[in-house]
Amino acid sequence: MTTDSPETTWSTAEEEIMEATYRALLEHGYADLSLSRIANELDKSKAAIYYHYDTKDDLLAAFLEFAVDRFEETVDTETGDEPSEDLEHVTEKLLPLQPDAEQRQLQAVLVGLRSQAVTNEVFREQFTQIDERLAATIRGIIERGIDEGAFRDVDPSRVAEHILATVNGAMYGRTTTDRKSAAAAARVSLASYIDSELRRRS
Amino acid sequence: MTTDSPETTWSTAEEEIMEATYRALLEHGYADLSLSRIANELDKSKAAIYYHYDTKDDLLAAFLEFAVDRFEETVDTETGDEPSEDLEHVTEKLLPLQPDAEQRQLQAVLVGLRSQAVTNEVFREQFTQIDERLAATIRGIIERGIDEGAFRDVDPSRVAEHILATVNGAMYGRTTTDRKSAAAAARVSLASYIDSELRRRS
DNA sequence: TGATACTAACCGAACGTTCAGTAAGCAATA
DNA sequence: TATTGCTTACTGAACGTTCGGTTAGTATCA
Repeated sequence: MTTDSPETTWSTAEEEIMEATYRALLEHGYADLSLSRIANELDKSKAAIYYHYDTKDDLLAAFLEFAVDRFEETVDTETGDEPSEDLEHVTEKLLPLQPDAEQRQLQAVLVGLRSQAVTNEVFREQFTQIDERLAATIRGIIERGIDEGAFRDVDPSRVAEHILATVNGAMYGRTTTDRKSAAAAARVSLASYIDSELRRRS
Repeated sequence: MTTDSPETTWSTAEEEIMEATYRALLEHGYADLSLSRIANELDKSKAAIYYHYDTKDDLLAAFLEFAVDRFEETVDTETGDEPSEDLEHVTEKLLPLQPDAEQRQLQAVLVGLRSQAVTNEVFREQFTQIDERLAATIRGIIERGIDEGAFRDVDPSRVAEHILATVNGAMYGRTTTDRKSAAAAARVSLASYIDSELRRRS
């Protein structure tokens, strides 16, 4: 179920800049992200960054790709036997019941970037594609489930959007509030919905 | 089902500043929000703002309250007869099938503010409270539905978190992507879930 | 006349960006 | 094998602009 995307390659220098940007974003957030702060994290001069990128906007565009790649790596999912298991697998990837520090950090960075999509077209296009790909993956699993007779004859597109919205919303809540158990509760309820509403009654 | 919150009052001058901040945020986004830009929208000098607010942070804290008040006004919901109708009513308020310009703008501003909750504690507390109140409202409707025998005996808290996450996620997607019909699809699927999974089978 | 609600002018710091210069390394030539 | 020429990857200083914030002064009105 892997939807392939171009995958840019990075020189070591560029990768170090991306990594430094990542750390600066984590510490200060997008609104307070400056080249000085990135340079600090990088342990090189501001001008060193300009040797590799023409403008701050260029750097940010590159970083957006970097972060999106990193996100889609973690989601990339093998296909199993049971469609309902595939669905659980993909929701666990997107919204782990117990996310580790790395997953939480990546989500925090992505939420910061994504909010820029409200005013910035380049960002909005990227996140449109991300959601499009995720929805397609989920839709594919549901379609397979219906074909195989494991799922009832629901509208795959609608249910896929429902699942994606729930997963996105729970993740959003998890990174922007202190409501610790809310995301997990949403996921559990979603799982029981999938099980009882989608799975064909025996 | 109105959960009351303090409701600050604003002088006309303060309200004009809040309104100007609102417009500046809409145009430039949180990351590029400056006092000069607010003053521009206000048609007064920067120092005029400092007459009413000590620091930019003070102004932002006040604006956060202003925006949250405005949001909760639009959500405030009368209670009807049927719990399932109440649930539809509250989801329509939170995620209108055809949002008007004002609703879209307010959501855009809130998404911008909310992303700051990742790094800023004051913001995170506010959005924690918002979600807490919304979850409580939804949970209350479900509990009433179970009591009255209209709903099956589900875990009200879990289902409430599910609904809230879906609604939040769909709204988030709506304001940060170009996937025009996705939010509506999620809401329709959610409604059919509520109808068939929650409502007691006849 | 004193409080209220401002404006104009300004401050130092930080911003994104540019520039001149340079150390290290490599490839070709003498 | 030493010299020359050129590239890569930087540094540090400086540019003009904008930032959040201040200060001194002023018009309005009770």
